[in-house]
Amino acid sequence: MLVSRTSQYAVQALIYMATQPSAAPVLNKDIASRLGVPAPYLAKILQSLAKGNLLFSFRGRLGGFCLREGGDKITLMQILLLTEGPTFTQTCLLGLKKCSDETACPLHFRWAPVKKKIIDLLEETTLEKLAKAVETGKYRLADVPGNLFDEIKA
Amino acid sequence: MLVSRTSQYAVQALIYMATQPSAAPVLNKDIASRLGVPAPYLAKILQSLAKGNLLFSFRGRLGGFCLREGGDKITLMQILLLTEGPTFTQTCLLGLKKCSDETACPLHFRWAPVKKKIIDLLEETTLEKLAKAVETGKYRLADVPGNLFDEIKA
DNA sequence: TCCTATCTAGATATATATATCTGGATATTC
DNA sequence: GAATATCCAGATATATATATCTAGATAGGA
Repeated sequence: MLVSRTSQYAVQALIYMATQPSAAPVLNKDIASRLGVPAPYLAKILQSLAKGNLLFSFRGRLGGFCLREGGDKITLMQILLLTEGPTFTQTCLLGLKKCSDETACPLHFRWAPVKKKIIDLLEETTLEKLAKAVETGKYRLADVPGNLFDEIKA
Repeated sequence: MLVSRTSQYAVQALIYMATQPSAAPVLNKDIASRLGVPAPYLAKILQSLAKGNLLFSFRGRLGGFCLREGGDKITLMQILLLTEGPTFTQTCLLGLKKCSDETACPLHFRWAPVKKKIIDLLEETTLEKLAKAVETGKYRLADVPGNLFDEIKA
């Protein structure tokens, strides 16, 4: 497992929001149903993303969640730093608490260039790019393609 | 988290075994104490590695664990396929159950080359290489450098 | 003002990974 | 054969991640 389920839900949700018109807030339950993900759990994740300033939340009728202004430019790295914790790029593959250039595990220097590729990818991949990819219709955001009821309504 | 703690313990233990003279079996409790890892848990892991034919086990007095013949050539990939499960290289970053070139998530093709780097590393990195690195004394296998008692005895 | 729909916060429940315990099987030594 | 040291297998315990529940706060509309 590369990242937690929480992170996966977070990224999926944010990509979905980036594909939606930014005027109206998006409802937690709509995101959850679109992604086929448990709504109460997703709500918790969206709350923490809001606390992390990746999105705005509005209560009451007509409430919901919006990407912050310029949210298109949010990178995967920014999301994962929130959901996986601020040290997730620094963890040692072997699990050592201390593993740096000075005091390294035997994998450290072999892993370093690969890790750099991962970090580069996470930093250069924005919600905008991913949302555009989804909008072409060639890529899937979720396993189940929404529930039938939603599809018929739309 | 890139791999589970179980996988980390497994790799650490196997590297350690590769640094030991292959004649005599290595004891679970010695590995555990050297790595600073819970012995009963490590025992379970070693058992599964033995079932996966990465090492031999011997019961009774003078028992213990040995790398199988040619065990030096075991790769990280072989280990992780056992400890993470046979599909761990195929899992989708976003968590989709189905994510292949035909039916892909929006990250699929961006992730593919990075994933290839990871797989290449895992497949080309053998216990032999890692053991040699450790034997130079420049690299650490564990956080705690064995317990003092062991060091004094040695 | 009242009703409804949303997010919010904290408590609770469930599943999974991690860790431990217990009794037994096996092999060596005496 | 008895004593000891190891691995083995299954049951149990604990910690963490995942998921749900409940009551409340907020905002809009009738």
